[in-house]
Amino acid sequence: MNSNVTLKQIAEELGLSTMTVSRAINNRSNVVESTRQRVLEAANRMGYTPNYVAKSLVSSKTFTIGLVIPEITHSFFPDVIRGIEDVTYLSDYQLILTHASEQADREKKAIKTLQAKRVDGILISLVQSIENYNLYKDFIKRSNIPLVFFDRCVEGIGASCVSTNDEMSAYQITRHLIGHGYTKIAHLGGPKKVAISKKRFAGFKRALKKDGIALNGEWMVEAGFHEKEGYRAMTELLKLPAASRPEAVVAVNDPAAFGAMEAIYESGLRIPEDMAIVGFSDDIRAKLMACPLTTVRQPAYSLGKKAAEKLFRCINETDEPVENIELVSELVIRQSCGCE
Amino acid sequence: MNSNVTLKQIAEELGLSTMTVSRAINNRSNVVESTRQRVLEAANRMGYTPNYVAKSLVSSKTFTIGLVIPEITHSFFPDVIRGIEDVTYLSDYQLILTHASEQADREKKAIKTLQAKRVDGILISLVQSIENYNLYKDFIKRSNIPLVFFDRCVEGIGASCVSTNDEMSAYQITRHLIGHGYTKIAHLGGPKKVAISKKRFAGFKRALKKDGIALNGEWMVEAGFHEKEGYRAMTELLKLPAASRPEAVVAVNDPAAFGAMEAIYESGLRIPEDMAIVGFSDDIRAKLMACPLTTVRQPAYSLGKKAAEKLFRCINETDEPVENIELVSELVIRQSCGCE
DNA sequence: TAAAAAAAAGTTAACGTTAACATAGTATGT
DNA sequence: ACATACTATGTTAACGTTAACTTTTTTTTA
Repeated sequence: MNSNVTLKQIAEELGLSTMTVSRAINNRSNVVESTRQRVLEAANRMGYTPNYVAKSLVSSKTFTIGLVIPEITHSFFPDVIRGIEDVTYLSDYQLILTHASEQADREKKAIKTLQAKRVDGILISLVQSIENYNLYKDFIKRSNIPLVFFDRCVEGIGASCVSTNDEMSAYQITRHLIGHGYTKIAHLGGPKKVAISKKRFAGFKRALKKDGIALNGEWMVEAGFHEKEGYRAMTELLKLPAASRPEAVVAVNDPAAFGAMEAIYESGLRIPEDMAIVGFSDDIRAKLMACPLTTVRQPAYSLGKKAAEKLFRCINETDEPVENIELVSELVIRQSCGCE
Repeated sequence: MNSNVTLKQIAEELGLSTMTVSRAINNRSNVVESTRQRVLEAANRMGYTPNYVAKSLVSSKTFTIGLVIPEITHSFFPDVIRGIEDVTYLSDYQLILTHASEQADREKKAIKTLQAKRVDGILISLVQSIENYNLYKDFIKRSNIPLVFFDRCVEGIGASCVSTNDEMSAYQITRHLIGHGYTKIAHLGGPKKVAISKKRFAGFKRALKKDGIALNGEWMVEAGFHEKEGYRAMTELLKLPAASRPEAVVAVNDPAAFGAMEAIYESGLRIPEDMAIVGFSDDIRAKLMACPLTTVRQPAYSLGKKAAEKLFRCINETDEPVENIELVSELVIRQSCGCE
């Protein structure tokens, strides 16, 4: 017997009604034990597999969560996914994974499809190049599918957000640098439009402000999230006459810091003696650098877990409130900041 | 208007039959343009989203592929997933991601669920601890859901496999080592039961055999896939009296090699002068080691792509043959083998 | 031992969509 | 002008399952 055996076929085989077979298989009451056994035996013999598609149609529940990831090779996200999966697994939910490849149109299409597939909820981390949030506002208002943002969020449009406290973490790591006595500190930022870039820059500024250190516009550069952009930006900074060069650098993330480090070495300077540097995200490579990179470790796994848990609460409780949940990142002190 | 608008509701709103509305929305023929416009306008106004669950029930097609991954934080798999996604995206298929966490029972449950969700096909890479393949044999024989193995495969049970030519790659990298003049070569293997371990070990053995180099049982150790297992195994090897120690090591993968390297350094030996070593998989850290690791780069992205393409052929063609597709890995020569 | 209650089974309709067939209306050709 | 052939629309049933109700059978109780 092959796969698409139905309840009806089992019922015919046994001379029962479909309903009795359904009850037997789903362990409902009002089925006498002998009948249940006959049904289970037949189901097994005939190779019955329940059809969740039909079940979903009846129950308007798919036990499926839509997951929208901007870039899966990003090393941060696989950890997040593991956190999400560990939660969904326990509740017997499945995950539909969509990968936006940092393209807004792919993200948009993903949402449309997930909606059509009638997922019970959506977990999404936005691509970088979002120009406006109308799509999301609309979705949150018009659809009745709960949605939770994680990591790359939009706050204030009616959906909960689970993110790391980037502003605070950037503040802390910058304060750590200042604690070493540096006052001439540059900032290699990410794309201006991206929320993460903004928050980290804000934390950086607040840290300087606390000691009344003035911002030097020349040292506040928009680099990007990748090695080569960090490299390019740092190379530019190093062209400044020695007297007006910074003595420490805060990079928007680790890859940017790696690029910058390469540029620093190439110009013949030492880290941290001539130029201290800190990153953000604790890339797996950070501790392997010639001078191990001081950085911020983001709790990827817990972030996924919290986001999934919040989503389940939104699915199961009728009046679950909108929340912005911030997780604490951990400072990972190594040597590039000047420690030891 | 909220989300669960149906064709019927649109039909009532416009005084049409459900069927005409269906035809209009799906761009079928036999709908006069004026009607189509009225329908589209109403659908848009009322916020209609097609219900793929219902569509699937009618068509017995879900446009969904089940993906079973043993360990998503493994860095190799996210690249594979990207390859898969790039293919499925083009055909408007969605991916249901299940994460087995290297647990056989989770994998088993995943397959059951994917079958119940009536996915159109399954892509699977096995967990390490599979004791017997009856589950898969049974599935392949009894279900009519096409299945393609990738990376961690079972050949010869009726499903196609897409993998890298591990035996050949292990042969080549070992030959490279022999080319440096080494003859006393140890092997740090993975778990004996895992196909990958077997193949890499086979390639290793074949490489030695070619030059008539005898295998030394003491040097053939079962380490494992992780740093600490490589560390432990290497530590054992280094306890041998200097005269009967190997002078080069082939590790089953990069993490095992990293662990071994740590053990080598701790014992005061130099790499590659006192002990050469090669790995497998080109981990992101391989090039950052104090002595950069010579290794094999696996074409993860193409592997995902090929696997997905093969699966689609199985789905769409009636008599697509069972194939074992082997991709070519690339030797990445750095310094740990003794080069330069 | 008959009535009442409980258990076991069956029947019908519904979930949202589409295939297949049926019908009404419109155009085409002679 | 009248059959012929399309075109536009409608009707019915089906996909596999379950909720809600109904009927039959068994058990309990007075």
